[in-house]
Amino acid sequence: MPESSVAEAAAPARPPVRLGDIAYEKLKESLIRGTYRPGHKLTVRAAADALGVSSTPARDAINRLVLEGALVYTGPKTVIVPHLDSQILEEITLIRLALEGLAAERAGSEGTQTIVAELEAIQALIDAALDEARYADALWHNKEFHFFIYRLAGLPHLLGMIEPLWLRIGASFNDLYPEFALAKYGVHNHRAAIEAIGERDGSSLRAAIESDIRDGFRQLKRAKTADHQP
Amino acid sequence: MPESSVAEAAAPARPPVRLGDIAYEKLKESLIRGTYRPGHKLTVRAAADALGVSSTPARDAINRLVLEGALVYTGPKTVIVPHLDSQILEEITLIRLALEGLAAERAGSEGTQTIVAELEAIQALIDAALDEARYADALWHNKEFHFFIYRLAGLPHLLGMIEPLWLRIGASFNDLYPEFALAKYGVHNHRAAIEAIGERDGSSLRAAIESDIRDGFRQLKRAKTADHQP
DNA sequence: CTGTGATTTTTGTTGCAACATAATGAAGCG
DNA sequence: CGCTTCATTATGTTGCAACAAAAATCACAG
Repeated sequence: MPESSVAEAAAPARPPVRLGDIAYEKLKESLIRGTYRPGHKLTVRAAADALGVSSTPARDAINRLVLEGALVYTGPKTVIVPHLDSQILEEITLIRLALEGLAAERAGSEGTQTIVAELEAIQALIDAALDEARYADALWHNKEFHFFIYRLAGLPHLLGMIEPLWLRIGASFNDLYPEFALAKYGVHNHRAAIEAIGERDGSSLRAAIESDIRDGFRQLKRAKTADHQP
Repeated sequence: MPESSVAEAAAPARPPVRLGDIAYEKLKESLIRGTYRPGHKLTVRAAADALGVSSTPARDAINRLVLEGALVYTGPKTVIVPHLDSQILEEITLIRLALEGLAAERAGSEGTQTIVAELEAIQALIDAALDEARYADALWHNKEFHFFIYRLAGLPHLLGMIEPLWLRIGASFNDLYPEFALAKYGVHNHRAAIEAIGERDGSSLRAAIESDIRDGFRQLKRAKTADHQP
């Protein structure tokens, strides 16, 4: 996945590979994949053991995740995977609309033929994953689809602010109903997005992305309210 | 200041007071106050000595600041106070317009008489500080003015995303020309903002805030280009 | 069976030493 | 005189043990 160019644009000098970074990435992955259910308690020592590192990098990783909101304190010595609070979900969605809308609008004017082709390739992966009921993969490619567009905006700091938002909803997202989260609403908006990019129409692209975000929000909210104690 | 309700809505449980937090706050303060000029190199051990703590909390604080973009890596073992890169400034401004615009719009409908009075009190502090050439204070109260409004939106996570943006530009901001940064443009936009809040007009409030941000951006950019080697 | 208090266990934080590695400066070469 | 190479210094990261504090557990009274 050649996303290094963007990363370099964001940070001209690359930080060294720290063990704590690896721990962070692994934990993040686990969170996105839904390995830990909401409410699960995280401990430094357990994470350290699980990741095969000492407590220092594990602590770094957990603290970073807490800072990003992917984990929350419930007590001075307790961090858990947060529950999907509907109020927070609404706020995140609001922020996503503002930030990802901005990124989409900016990305709109960067459309080329190759970019359209790449997006269609990703969309094909989503469709295939959906057809074959590999919902986790579909979710993953969905994320790729969005971030591929956002990267076009050429605003690396903006990108760096959007990513934690996905992590935040992703943790609870994957836990609840991954099997139908993406199936119904994604396709149409993505088609519209690809079309808008082909026409280099930033406004339409923004509209498509915002529509996608809103539809996802409704889906999530419905799943959430339907889930009052599993 | 009864803002605890908002803080609790954001984080129901308070993390314990860690030494690293204190170190972070102190460093942040130094950064905002312009104690370290852009380009200054930060080291863990030096910070630890300066703050009277061991290396672990100092490292935590520096890493956190790096994560927020208030410090940057220039090499695997070198973190410095970032220079005010005009490209980054533009991107930050773009993000600020989106995020602070959203907060302002939301805050608009929350206007009351007491709120107008409070804002006018803060504005009076700004004016007084300006008159008496206490520019650092003026800058500080300016920040209070903005965040008082943003808090009204009742979106604590949004607030948490806006703050690091101020820290980021603040570091270089205070370093360059603090003496005339605020004097010329702030008053008019703030007046408009207060008026909009009084009328509970979210759109106008957003416009006033956006105008303020844009004016500040121009001011900053001019100072930056005028400053090619001090 | 429930609520309460003490006891035990668990846990985060901190300080510190060891290690690997990058920055720095000096010397040598073109 | 400028550039490269190498040795020295300085620095970030890591692992770990000690400590204080919170959470979990359990016993016991009502």
